[in-house]
Amino acid sequence: MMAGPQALLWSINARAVLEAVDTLGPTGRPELVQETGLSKTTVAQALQELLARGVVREAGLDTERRGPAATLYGTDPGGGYAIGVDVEVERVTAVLVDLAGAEVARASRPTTGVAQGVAQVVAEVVAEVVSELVTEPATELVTELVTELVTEPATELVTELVTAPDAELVTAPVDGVRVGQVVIGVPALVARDGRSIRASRGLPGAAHLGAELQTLLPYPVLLENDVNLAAVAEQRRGAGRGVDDFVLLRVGTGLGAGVVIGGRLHRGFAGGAGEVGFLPHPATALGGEVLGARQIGQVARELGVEGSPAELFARAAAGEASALAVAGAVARRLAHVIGAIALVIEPELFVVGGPGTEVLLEPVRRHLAADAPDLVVGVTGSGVPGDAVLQGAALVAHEHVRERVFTEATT
Amino acid sequence: MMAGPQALLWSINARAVLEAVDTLGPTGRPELVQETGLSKTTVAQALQELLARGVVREAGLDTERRGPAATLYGTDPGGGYAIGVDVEVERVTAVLVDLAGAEVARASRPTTGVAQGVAQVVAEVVAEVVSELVTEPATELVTELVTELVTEPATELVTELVTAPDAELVTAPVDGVRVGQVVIGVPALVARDGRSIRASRGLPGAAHLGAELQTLLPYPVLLENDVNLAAVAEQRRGAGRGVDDFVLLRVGTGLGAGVVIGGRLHRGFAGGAGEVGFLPHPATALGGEVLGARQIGQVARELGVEGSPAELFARAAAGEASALAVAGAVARRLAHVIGAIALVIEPELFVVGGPGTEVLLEPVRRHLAADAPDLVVGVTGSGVPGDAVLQGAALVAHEHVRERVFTEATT
DNA sequence: CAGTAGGTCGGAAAGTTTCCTACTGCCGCA
DNA sequence: TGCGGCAGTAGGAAACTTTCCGACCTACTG
Repeated sequence: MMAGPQALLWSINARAVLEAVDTLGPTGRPELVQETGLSKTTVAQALQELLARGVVREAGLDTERRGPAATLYGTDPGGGYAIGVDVEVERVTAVLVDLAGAEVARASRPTTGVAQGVAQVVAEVVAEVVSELVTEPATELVTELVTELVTEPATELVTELVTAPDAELVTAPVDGVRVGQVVIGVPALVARDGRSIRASRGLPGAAHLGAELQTLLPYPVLLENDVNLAAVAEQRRGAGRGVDDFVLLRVGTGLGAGVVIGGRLHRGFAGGAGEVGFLPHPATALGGEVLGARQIGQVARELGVEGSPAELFARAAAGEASALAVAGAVARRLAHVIGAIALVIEPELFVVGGPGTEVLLEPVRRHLAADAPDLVVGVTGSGVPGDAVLQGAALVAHEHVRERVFTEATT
Repeated sequence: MMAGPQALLWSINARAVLEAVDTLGPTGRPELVQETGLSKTTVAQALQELLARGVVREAGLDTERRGPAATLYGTDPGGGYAIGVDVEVERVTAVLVDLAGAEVARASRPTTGVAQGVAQVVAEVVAEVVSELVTEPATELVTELVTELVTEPATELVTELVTAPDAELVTAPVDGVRVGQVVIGVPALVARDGRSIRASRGLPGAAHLGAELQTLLPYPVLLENDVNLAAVAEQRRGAGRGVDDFVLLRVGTGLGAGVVIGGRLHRGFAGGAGEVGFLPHPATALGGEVLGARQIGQVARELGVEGSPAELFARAAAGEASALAVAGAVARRLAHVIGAIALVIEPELFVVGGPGTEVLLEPVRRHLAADAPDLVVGVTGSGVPGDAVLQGAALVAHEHVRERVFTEATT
């Protein structure tokens, strides 16, 4: 059990104060007292220590209410950075977020198409966002800090950043810019260790991407299935907010599912949970895929139409009859998959994602109502604006960093 | 957050001591010191307080080692009782366990067959185990306590129990016998509130069983699906020990699955997770059942055999060719269901339960190896001796009681 | 005689309450 | 319209309380 020393109390209290500061944003002490339930003195002491350790900084004054101006405290966004990467078949995108979770830099590059090049491209994009943080947004940081009437730490920070040597960016951590975690979303089946790739839809020959990247990057690297990351994004910022159990179904190159159970992403024993594209279907032989780009294309050809899934969905949304028929057929299969998943885990909600898939929602609901009237699940479209995979990767990386920095600061 | 007062520390330490006492059984103080990592003084204080609150009692002396005899401390088994009930189609069984989790009393009755009678039968069986505790094992308690050289509390307890009025047993809690929770396993789909029944395989018209029982019993009542409870039993005492994610498949009246994810039972949004008997199968139309008693019977008839699933499995185990053929067909469908479940959540292990189902294991493994060679899951038989549902019910009830008593004692 | 269980005492650490000071906005009075 | 007091709030210091730990001491048994 090991629940011993009194120092534990300090950890608990400091953590409570830190969490409150982080979730509430710039906050005065009295509010923190109320939020944490701790006494004034304890909060003051904790803040003093956290201030000394550099996780918390003074963030302006509150002159709104009467009485003396209350100094506001906030977490130091520069306390640790996290990077999320989305590796798509034809493009690699990266974002760098600060400890507050705000996007600081973004970069994107086309893949060369060569399998061996993927790791290199990722490393380059990562280096790009880091350098962008080091050089460009320094001014932004200054203005931000100046508007908050705290000038000293700003200049300090800027000099620190500007003097950082650009050349060593890729091979060594830049002084003052601590990147604590890189999370990389890949269209592949990733083992639970976050390194090895078991099977891949769009990255042939990238089995050792994790190890390769770790040699190229001086930061801790974690691979993750792209759909899983999109599910995380939905959970935190999209349609899955506040929902304990939901399943994200992503229609695109293949059909993939991100399973969130009990508020946590469920990866499966070997990272293979959510491979629902291969669920049995009357129309397919055992082991065949129900719903991938190939299947959609085949259905389309049978109906005399051509195009990628996204194109077809867009044309269906525009009202084109034959494309609508394709969408209807896809929706039918999707409803079938949803029904099968519901029989196993009965989540509260299904989120349908992927380009142009809004057009599928209504037909899917109709099919479900007709085929499985007892089913009480909801079906919604994605609630994440922009690249859900990228955001999910950034969220996961950010959480890793946040957890590490916070526990470090309260131990 | 509310992590305020210093009293929290006492809670933590007391809880640590209590858990140690509970898991280690009768233990001396020095061992508790080592186990908890706390100081001698703190452990002594905590024990004193827990002793005063009645959760912990002195449980004999350790005269083995040299030096003065160490007084041993153990949790008081009479601190709270829990009852688990298994409602089968033709029989109702109940066990009463003490705070240590040991079985104290057991009773069983045939159901009258009338739907309205089920609640009544359950109430009677519950009353029976309670009265059995009150009257019979008092002597057992005495002997037990006497052997431990602690005479005072024993006599006290006995008089208390013996003077308890038998007549009020069903309508009011017996003085000195605190039954904290009754958990009832039913062959039905139970909503997550543990009260209402959504659909039932073997209990027609028992939709309000929960409410009925609550009026008949003076203890908190919780309903739960029988397969789910069996899964809990497997997790704690059976094949699922130490496995985070596994699925129990129970072949019998119908095919049901108990899904354990992250060490926790997953019920689904409306308690409908694990209804895998209706998963799509090439041989069945959408909505048909894959594998129930009826399906097994049908397969058997086609092969020219007759009998209940349990009988057929037993005959297959005995080597009867036609029964073996039936088992093979059932195993084939079971493997199909396992494959489908694995695609959704990919658990580490599948446990196959139900009377006589050991004969299915090998054929299921063969089918899986042939049809889905990439699948890395294990397939095992049940590891729970006796009635898994009953044990699961008792375990869940016991945990409720334990948690309540422990938190009460350390607050 | 040595090794161990149990108890007691003093010190240390942490948190809470209370009191005090300093500052600002608002209201009322001249 | 200008000015002074009142009220409300932030920040800090000191005293008190709770809790835990280490060390010393006693008692007991092989």
